[in-house]
Amino acid sequence: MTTAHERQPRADARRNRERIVAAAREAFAESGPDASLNDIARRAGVGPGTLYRHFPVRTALLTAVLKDRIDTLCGRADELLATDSPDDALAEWLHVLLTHARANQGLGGAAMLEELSRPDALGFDCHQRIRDTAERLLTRSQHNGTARPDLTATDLIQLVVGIALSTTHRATDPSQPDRLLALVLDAVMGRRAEGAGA
Amino acid sequence: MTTAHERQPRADARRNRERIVAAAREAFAESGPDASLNDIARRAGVGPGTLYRHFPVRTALLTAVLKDRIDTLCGRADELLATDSPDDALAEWLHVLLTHARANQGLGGAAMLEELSRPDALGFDCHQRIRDTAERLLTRSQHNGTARPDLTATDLIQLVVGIALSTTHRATDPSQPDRLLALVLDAVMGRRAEGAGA
DNA sequence: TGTACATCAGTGAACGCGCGTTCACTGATGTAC
DNA sequence: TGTACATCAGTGAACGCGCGTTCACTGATGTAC
Repeated sequence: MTTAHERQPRADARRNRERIVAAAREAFAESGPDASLNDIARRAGVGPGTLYRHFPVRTALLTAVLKDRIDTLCGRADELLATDSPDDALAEWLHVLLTHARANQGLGGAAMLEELSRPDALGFDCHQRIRDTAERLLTRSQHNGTARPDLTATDLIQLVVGIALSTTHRATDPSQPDRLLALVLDAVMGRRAEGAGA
Repeated sequence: MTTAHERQPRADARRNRERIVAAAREAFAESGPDASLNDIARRAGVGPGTLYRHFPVRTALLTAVLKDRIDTLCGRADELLATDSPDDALAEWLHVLLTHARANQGLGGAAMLEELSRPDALGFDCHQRIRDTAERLLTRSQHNGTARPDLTATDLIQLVVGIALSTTHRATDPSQPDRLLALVLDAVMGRRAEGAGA
């Protein structure tokens, strides 16, 4: 009962789309959001034209890659919101956020977030979604009396993204990201409680 | 009394070198450390060959640009080390560091720091110089009993660079960088004293 | 189930672009007299 | 001070490269019968 007789998408089209997204995920993780599109097509084993048929602009591809990550992030947030320790939930989620942001070079290097949030790219504004999710967790911890009340979700995210960006390159100390996050958590939570998180 | 009869550098050579560095400073600030070298030569009003004569590798140019900034930073640190409030000195210097890092896209995007610190580029390792400077200020504040003793200079710098990186793009909220830094300062200082800094 | 066909996805050579980099040549200038 | 010259800096066209992007063509496949 669709509006017209709409063909099913072709099997090879679906397959290629998935392969392109998978290749893009790899490439973005390796080279950041400026990764070569020709290279992505090559990795996916398709011609550049095929990539363009599926994703006419770079942003579309970035969005497709991020969609999964963001779904995961928000799903985890829902789980955590169901637990009964608002502070641990927030701390845990920020940890997950950091890991994801690092894997994707600062969640796309912020440049991407910028692009995406400007023209409200493809129906879902991922910046907004993350912000909303963070806000729900943060508010709960603030009502709990632990998280400092003058903190905004935007600032919190920006701090975590910053840690991700500054620790993405160079394999120096693998424990550094977590240590930095713990420090930030101290600033966020340390006002009233002593121990910060897990 | 030089080892051999060494010619003075030619006047136009000195002039061009300065113009190239000035153009590079602009370009790096605008486009980050990947700015086009041809474009820098164009801005400086010289041929690309001239740029290459002065700076055979990109790193050399980055180093030349950073040298000034770092000299300024370290000079400021010396002044601040002479004051009698270790905590204010540290806070103030981190503020200056943040400003500089932001002006230069996260002090060269960390990628540069990486490159520079690996082969100990051109006789002075700028990563190390900044680290040492930060350490002197941090140690003083720790001895003063204010800064948390478990904090390293490396982590502190990384946090500030992170803030710089995540707030370099997008002109959103101009007060955000300072607000984020204040938060970090709270984590750094807030253990014993209440007010953080200036 | 089998077949014909229209539709739409895939292809990949090709284009223009700007980049980094080179090099044979020109020209400016520091130095010796 | 003035001049000749050797030295070295400047020049910019040119090269090869990989990029993003296009498009005329080929080919796969979903659908109707």
